[in-house]
Amino acid sequence: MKETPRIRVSQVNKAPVRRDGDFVLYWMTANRRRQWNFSLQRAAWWAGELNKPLVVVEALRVGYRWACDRFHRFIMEGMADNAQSFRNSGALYYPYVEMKKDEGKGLLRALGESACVVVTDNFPSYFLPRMIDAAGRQVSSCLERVDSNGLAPLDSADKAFTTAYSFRRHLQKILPLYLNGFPEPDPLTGFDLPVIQNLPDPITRQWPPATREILRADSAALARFPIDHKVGPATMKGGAKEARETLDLFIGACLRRYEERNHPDAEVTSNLSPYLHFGHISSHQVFSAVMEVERWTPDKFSVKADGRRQGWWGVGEAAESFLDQLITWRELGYNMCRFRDDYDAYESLPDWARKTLEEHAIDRREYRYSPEEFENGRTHDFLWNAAQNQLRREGRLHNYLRMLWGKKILEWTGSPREASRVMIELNNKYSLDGRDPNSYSGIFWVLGRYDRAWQERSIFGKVRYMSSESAMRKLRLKKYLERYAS
DNA sequence: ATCGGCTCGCGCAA
DNA sequence: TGCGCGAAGCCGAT
Repeated sequence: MKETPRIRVSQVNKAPVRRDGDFVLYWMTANRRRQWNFSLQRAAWWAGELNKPLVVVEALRVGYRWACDRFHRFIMEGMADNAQSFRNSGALYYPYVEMKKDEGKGLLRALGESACVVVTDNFPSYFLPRMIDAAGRQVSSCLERVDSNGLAPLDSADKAFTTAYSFRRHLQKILPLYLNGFPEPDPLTGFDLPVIQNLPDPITRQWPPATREILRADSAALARFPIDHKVGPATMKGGAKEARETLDLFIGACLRRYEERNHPDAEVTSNLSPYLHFGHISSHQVFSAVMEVERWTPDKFSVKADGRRQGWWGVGEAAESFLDQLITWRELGYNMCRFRDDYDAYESLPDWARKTLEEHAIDRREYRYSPEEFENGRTHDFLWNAAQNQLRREGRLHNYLRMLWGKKILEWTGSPREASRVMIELNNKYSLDGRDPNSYSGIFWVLGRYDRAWQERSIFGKVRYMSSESAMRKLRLKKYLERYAS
């Protein structure tokens, strides 16, 4: 079994590894996949070291904020995929789905009693950091968390970066150290260890595994959960299998036209962010697949760390642009959440942005909308309404329009603080990729994070302005509007 | 159609 | 200390 780079592993509590435990436990919370997964790789390595069975528990509870049919179905589709792909893998896969609030309480503690060591995922936003801390207090065996988030380990930086430019320069310096240390495509290859048929009786009685009927996640199954049923299932299907198909489709048909990504009608964006968010696919796998068609080898990596966006990897322009999204921008968001607990607060904005927004706090707002008017797409602006309709109905929002969407919320609410609250609520409630570090990057970019000052104007101050009129002028939107305007 | 100005912070060169 | 540069901005001049 291959080792996981030390920089990605940290111990959460002080308990020692218990050599006389019954199994090694992987508590899967963020990297919900069998493949390209450093956490699973670490757990499999421990199982090999200790010659013990490996148990993978993937849990879904009902009490998390914004729990709804949309996210529940997406996650359970992923669990059904995982149940399939762990079959005959040598590891026991145990999907646990909580049916009533707090029924799942105590499962991790109970598992920890018989585990040699518990490995879990390190994810830097939403409730997961707090959950991992709490787990460290509950688990009596050694608890490790593993960072499988990006090409650069979270701990390869020592501060929160404030511009994409400086973060890109940082990546250009440090990434060569990590390009040879990717996770194994299949960490269970050749896995030949003691097998465990099931968890101990008291555990399976109190916390029975999810049935196939539940994991089917059809409307009858979803109706049984005490979650928000008004946010209906998304059009995209969850799971590692669908994620790989989405990746193949993107590389086969869209990547070469990626320069057109800002035009909604071109439909060339990757649609990978929900899968990346729930861990149904790994950025290492996406990177490898892109580089394979680009026939890239590490020697094409630019030696100079100048922060430039193009000519860094030494591949085509379209691929360079996509990699900048996948790596620079995605990992910049993770970097922020890793180093700042206030990543979701107005106070985290750079000084110049807060200063200028506050100077314009008293400016007259020509339009003001309530949270409900925003939510239901009832503004005077039909392009904005279309974007909100797409978000509410499908759980996704086109990349470019997402920025415009936020800029208008800033313009049409009473204060920037209120705008940040409206954006966070709508985005986290409806978007499949909400609650992700990148959601917060997008929302706070609207208010000046990672950006520079521009010509001063009403309400926005020196924060970059955007308008639906110019979007209408320069983007191809006909099909998009037909689909979402009403 | 294209370009400079607007304006701030970073990191490197000097 | 100066300089070049930056996720998609707007505006007016040429």
